[in-house]
Amino acid sequence: MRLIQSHILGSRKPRGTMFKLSKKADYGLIAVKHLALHRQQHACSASEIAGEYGISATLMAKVLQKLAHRSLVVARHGSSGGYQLAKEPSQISALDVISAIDGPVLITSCVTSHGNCDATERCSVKEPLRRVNESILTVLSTVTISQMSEEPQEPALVALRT
Amino acid sequence: MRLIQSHILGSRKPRGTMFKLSKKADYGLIAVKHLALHRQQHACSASEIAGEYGISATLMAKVLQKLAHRSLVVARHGSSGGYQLAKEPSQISALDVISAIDGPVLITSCVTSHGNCDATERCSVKEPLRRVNESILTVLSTVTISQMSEEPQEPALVALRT
DNA sequence: CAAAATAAGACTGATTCAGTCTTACTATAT
DNA sequence: ATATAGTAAGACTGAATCAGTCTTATTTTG
Repeated sequence: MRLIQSHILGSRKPRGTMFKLSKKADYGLIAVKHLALHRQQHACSASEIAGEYGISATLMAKVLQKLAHRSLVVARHGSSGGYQLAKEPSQISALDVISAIDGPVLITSCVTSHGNCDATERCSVKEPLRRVNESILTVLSTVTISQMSEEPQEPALVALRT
Repeated sequence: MRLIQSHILGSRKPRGTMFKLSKKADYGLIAVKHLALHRQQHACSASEIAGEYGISATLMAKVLQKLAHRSLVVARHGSSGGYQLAKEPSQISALDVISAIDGPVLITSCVTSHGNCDATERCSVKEPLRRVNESILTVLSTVTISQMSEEPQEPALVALRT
C-alpha cells in the first residue's frame, strides 16, 4: 500500500493551464519568505519549515538545497543547524528563487538563452515572444522577497517593449 | 516502425524551465499571425498554414478548431474553405490566443479564478503571486496580433502592483 | 455526387513533475 | 568521543500532461 496523498498541498492535479510555476518553485518562495520573516533568529531546518506549511520534509530539503546551490541561502550542518538567508530580503527577487529551482524562465523553447530557435527558422512569432518574455522577466525580477512580506503599496511601472 | 520526428519543430524536448507556452499555444500564435498577414484574401486552410511552417496538418487543425470555438477565427467548410480572422488583428491579444488554447493563464494552482487555494490556507505567498499573475496577464493582453506583425516601436508602460 | 475542407474524439508514446527513499557526510552538544 | 540532528545527493516511482496521430463524421463547394 502506498500513500497517495501525503501532505496538505496534495499530489498532482489537472493543470488547466500552461504558464505555471512548478510546485517546487512555489515551495521555494514559501521557504524564502519564511526565512525572511525569521531572519536574525536561529537557522531554520528544512523539517521545521516543511512542518509549518504541511509539506514533505525531504522535498523541502531538496528545494532548499537548490537554493543553497545558488547562494540564496546558506546551510549550516549539524544539530541545531538549518538554513539562513544569504542576502537581505530586499536583494532577493522572485525571479532569483524561481530560476534557482526551475532553471531559466523562458516562455518558449524558441527563445533560448542564445536567442536562436531549436529548429529551422520559419517561426514568425519568435521575436515578438522574446519581447514578451523580457517583460515577464522584468516583472518577476521587480518583485522582491521583502515586498512579498508586506501589504500592497505603490504600483511600480514596468516598461513593456511592444 | 513509427515516425518519431515527424515535422520540423520536432518532438518533445527537455523543458529546462517552467513558465512556458505549450507548443499548441505557440502554433496558435503562428496561425493567427499568418491569418492576419493574409487578411482580406482567401480563407486559409489548416493544411496550408501547417505546410508553411512545417507543422502537422491535423495538429494545426486542432489548434484552429479551438480558436474557432473561442470565436477568434471563423471556419468555412467545404472545398476552398478554411479559416479567417473574426476580428481586427489589433483587437486580438496574445492572451486571447493563449488562453483560448491552454485555458486560463494562472501561474500557480493556488491562484484560481475564484481566488482560493486548493488546500488548507497556510500558504503565505498566494497573495503576492496573485499580484504577479495580474501583471503577467496585463503584459499578455497588451500585446496584440497587429503589434506582433510589426517591428518594435515605443515601449508601452504596464502597471505592476507590488 | 465527388472532392475538399472542417469537427470531434479516442488513442499512444514520451516526458516531466512531485514526491519518496536511501545512503553518506558533517557539525554540534553532552 | 560519540550520539544525534541536520544537510547533501542521487536513484527511483507513479501519475499527469503534452504532442502528435488516426479515424470517422459532417459540411460545403464545384
